[in-house]
Amino acid sequence: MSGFERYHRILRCFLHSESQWSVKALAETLDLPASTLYRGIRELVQHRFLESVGDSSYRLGPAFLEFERRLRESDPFIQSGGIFLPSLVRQSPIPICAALCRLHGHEVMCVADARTQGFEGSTAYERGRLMPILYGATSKAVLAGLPLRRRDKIIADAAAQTTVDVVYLTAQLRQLKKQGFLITRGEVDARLAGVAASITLPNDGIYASLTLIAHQSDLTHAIESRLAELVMTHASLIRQFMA
Amino acid sequence: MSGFERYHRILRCFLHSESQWSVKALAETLDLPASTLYRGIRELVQHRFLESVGDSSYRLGPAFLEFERRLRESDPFIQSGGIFLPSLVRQSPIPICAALCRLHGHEVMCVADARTQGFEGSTAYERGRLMPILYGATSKAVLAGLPLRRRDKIIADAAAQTTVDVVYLTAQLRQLKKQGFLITRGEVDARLAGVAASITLPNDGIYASLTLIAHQSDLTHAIESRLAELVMTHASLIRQFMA
DNA sequence: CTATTTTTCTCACTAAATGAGAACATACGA
DNA sequence: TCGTATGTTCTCATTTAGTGAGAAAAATAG
Repeated sequence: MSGFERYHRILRCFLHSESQWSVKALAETLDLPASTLYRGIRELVQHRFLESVGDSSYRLGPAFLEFERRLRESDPFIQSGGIFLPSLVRQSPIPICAALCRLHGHEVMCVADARTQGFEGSTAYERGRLMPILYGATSKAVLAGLPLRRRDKIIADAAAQTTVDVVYLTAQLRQLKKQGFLITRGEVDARLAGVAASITLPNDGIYASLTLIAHQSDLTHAIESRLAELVMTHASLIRQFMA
Repeated sequence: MSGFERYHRILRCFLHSESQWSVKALAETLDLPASTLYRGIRELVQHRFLESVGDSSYRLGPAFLEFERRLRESDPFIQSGGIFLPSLVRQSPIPICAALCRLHGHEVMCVADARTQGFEGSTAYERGRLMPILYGATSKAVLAGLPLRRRDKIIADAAAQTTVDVVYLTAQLRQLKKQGFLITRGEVDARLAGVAASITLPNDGIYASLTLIAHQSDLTHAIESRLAELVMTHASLIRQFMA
């Protein structure tokens, strides 16, 4: 084990499954001796990436709040979420959640979100959440905005791991570019539908999308049109804000 | 240089002053050769703690969003902020900001916040923000809930670095314990005032406070009383929720 | 296509991480 | 109060990794 990976292996444990770990449990999971682990954990605690929770176990520490805040306040794209999403969801005729998602490497992550008071949805579209790369309007709108070479590489890599109808996907992307938005139903959460538009800013290296998520049961043709209109106008506002 | 500090030195640069750094600037600031830095940065980029921004500079990466989200969803104390703060600010007669802050080591950090639409305040009371330990209602309410020994140690350590009237501070803490809340005016931001109550959960090792921040110009005696009432009832609600 | 900048690589050298076990610290119950 | 169990740090011989100057390669600009 070497370099940052040494620390990241420990931190990763806290992302998945349990949010609190005893040293003993970590030692079994990572197959490392306690003495080595205690050293790594102590360093992470000193730098606030972990914190001790009393009953001889550990959890993620306040450093993540501090760094995340810095990211939030310094990243203009995340800021645009804070500026435009609240007023966007207020204009919706039905309860919705709005999510701004961005490509990082080969993964799409939600970087800002807002929801109407009535929208008691899942936390699937919440800042910090990773999206499935080939499913849902969100990721498809990101893919649609990508340079062809990069898009194909991502699709090929991802398709190797899951079973996806690439022909259908390509058709959806074509449709998205043509009409400016895409509606998908039940692809991520069976009860929900997404209406998404691309936000591509090649100069900043940002490939992203804006998605409105609503309960399928709330949707009518008229409402779908309204949401499509909202998502396109606001995607445009965000593009202008970033330029 | 050794261990995690090697990486933390790099990351710290992004917290203060600039949010984007070129390798050249980092090399000068940290007094390290470029080859060493490139290695460290590459590791941090691979693990998404940094990301490249095209014009040969770097910024904080999406890993912080991911870890912060995990913290937010798994920490019951932060959750209690999400549950109680929105309804709390809605009950205020004037525009306010509500902040839930917690002691981590020798520092007080805001871990959750909410504000009324009309409150166009600073971001001084925002999740992830560190508070001055000896100024303001927020930190004083945290100190007031601390076991005496720990309180005295923190005050002594912090007072050595700034000039503080410890006698006055002690009097304020006494008053806070007696009446259940404390009002300070202009201690953190000259235009603002804070009304705070302690939230102490020794079983969880949580020493914290709830603060309402308002513009001093909006305050009357009647409103102060109302805010004091709100802050005490909600601090109590959060205590119960955590138990 | 060339010049310049950014990034990675190489390698001799230095320094740090590892892990087993002992030692220390702490909490708990008798 | 005293053991006892558990959690945490320490020690040290050994293995492994980090360092930095400069060369080389890649990417970018002119």
